[in-house]
Amino acid sequence: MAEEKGPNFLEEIVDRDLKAGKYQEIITRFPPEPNGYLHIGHAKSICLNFGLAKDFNGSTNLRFDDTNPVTEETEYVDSIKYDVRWLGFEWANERYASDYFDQLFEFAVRLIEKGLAYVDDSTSDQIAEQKGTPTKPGVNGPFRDRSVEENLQLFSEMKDGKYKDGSKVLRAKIDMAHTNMLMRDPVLYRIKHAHHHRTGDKWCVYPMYDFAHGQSDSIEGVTHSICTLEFVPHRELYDWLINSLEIFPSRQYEFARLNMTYTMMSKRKLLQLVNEKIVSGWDDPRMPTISGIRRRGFTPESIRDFCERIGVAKRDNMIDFGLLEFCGRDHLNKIALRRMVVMDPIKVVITNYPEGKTEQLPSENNPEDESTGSREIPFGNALYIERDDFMENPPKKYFRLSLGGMVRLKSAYIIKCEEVIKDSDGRVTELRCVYFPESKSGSDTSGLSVKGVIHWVSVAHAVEAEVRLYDRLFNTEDMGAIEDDFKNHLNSESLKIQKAWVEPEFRNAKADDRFQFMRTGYFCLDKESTPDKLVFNRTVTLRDMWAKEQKKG
RNA sequence: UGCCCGAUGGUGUAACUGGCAACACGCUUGAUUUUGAUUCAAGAAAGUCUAGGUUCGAGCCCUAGUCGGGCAACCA
Repeated sequence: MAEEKGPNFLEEIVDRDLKAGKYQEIITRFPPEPNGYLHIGHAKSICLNFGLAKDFNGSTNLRFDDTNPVTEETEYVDSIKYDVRWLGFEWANERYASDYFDQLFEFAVRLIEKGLAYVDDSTSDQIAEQKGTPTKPGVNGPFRDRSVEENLQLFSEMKDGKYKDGSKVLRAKIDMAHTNMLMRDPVLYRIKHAHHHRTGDKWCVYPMYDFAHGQSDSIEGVTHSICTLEFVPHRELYDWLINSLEIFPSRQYEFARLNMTYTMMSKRKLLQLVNEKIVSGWDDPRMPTISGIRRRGFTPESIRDFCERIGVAKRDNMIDFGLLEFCGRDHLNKIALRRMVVMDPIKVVITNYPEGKTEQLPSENNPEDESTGSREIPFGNALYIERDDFMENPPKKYFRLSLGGMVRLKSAYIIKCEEVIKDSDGRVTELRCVYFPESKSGSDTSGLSVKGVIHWVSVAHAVEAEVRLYDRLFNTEDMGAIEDDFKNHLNSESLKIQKAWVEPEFRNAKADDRFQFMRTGYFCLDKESTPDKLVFNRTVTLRDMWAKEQKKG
């Protein structure tokens, strides 16, 4: 796990508030809108909100911000709850903004009575026009000075379904010339004759974000309402509403959202990838969604570690995708079971090993964890090794198998290649080798020393499987900065499906097992895997100094 | 031509709140290794956006700029 860091600015604020006796106990909330699946950026927010409460002995509510019935669905609610729990967090209360619709309506009435809100019959275009621009003040509309009585009646009629969608809105009465656009009489309620995933057809008026979020925070006694930077200008309105309503003063604090190289976080665009079948679903292992990352094989521990390492601040950031990979490897190294898998085979025949003979050779399951013990691997005279692990004419620093050269077969014997057999195209089809019986792993008396160790699998015992090799979904580093269609930036090589030959021990593989295919990468079983057809997802490759060395040329 | 945020090695985050700029990822080199993994050791890399000011002393405070981001949905 990450080293101790100094406190982030939010921890400082909470610490200060607690020490000053401002609160007995802090309450935070994680407030997703159930209109899509959670992604790694949400994981940052989850770790922050739940982590902060945990560290300071407070509590966290899970609250769905479900104020827009046309985009929200129960499927999303379920996936969000599953993801939060998978990450290792438990909420004190499961709440919905829609739980508060009655109360919120009451708040709106209160505002009208105080002369701080009015019903506006203008069209959205007219409202936008009256609003002005950031550099030009807005102007008052013709409905701004209706009487309290008239507003009360109209708002009540809005609720009763007397008006069509879009024909009227309730707006706060603040200041059309305010330098903050959000304070220019923001819309509080709009009419939507739509079915809501929880309240059904009870309502045809729904509160806007600004009139639901802060009020929900207040109702729940949330002390520290933490959101991302784009809500900074909303804070003034957040406070205005709380003050006008004279309700519990929750406070809003903002942090910079997560950006990651080669990654697109926009929910709308992720939905598009799903709808247009560019990916297999929200949980496609290439997706930055929590469900995708989970299916890819990352552990919740590694995601939490990642969120810890990236830190929390207010400046825009761009996290290297490599950091997530590092966190993935760091944990997987400790828990993954080592296995031998050959993905691009060359057949090796050991000419001095008796045909038909089989030996069972023990090999440790995880050198990082003695308690995982070892397994037996069958060895015979015909093996597969990786095509990459042989070169007829190797460069100086190559220390795998070459013609006339020696390598050790992991957990088995040292072999020497004596003959290369090729097809008519010159492609190597078979290597004929001899082995040294006295070089057996664990009881090597051969006196031979070789630099290279390679993995292998017995032809007679190998099990065929499918491996899915993933790479970044996009090949543009900063997907937030593109101006053209994001589909122009898709990486055509983000998924490669291959056959592989795996050791027979995999017959005992379980869904949650994590594996290290020795010398290649970390893998897990995909949900589509069956006992008859094993399917593996590559979570992340191993670090590869040799590949780096080769690139240098 | 407004208002609001922000600015520290390549990246991210720190700096006991005014006292020799640190940690992690990445990078380089070496050791160990029956995974070119892991582990271990060493190293390169910023003088803190700029210019002034306050101070014995400024990354931290003040002033003015510069640059980057956000704000004109009946989305959240």
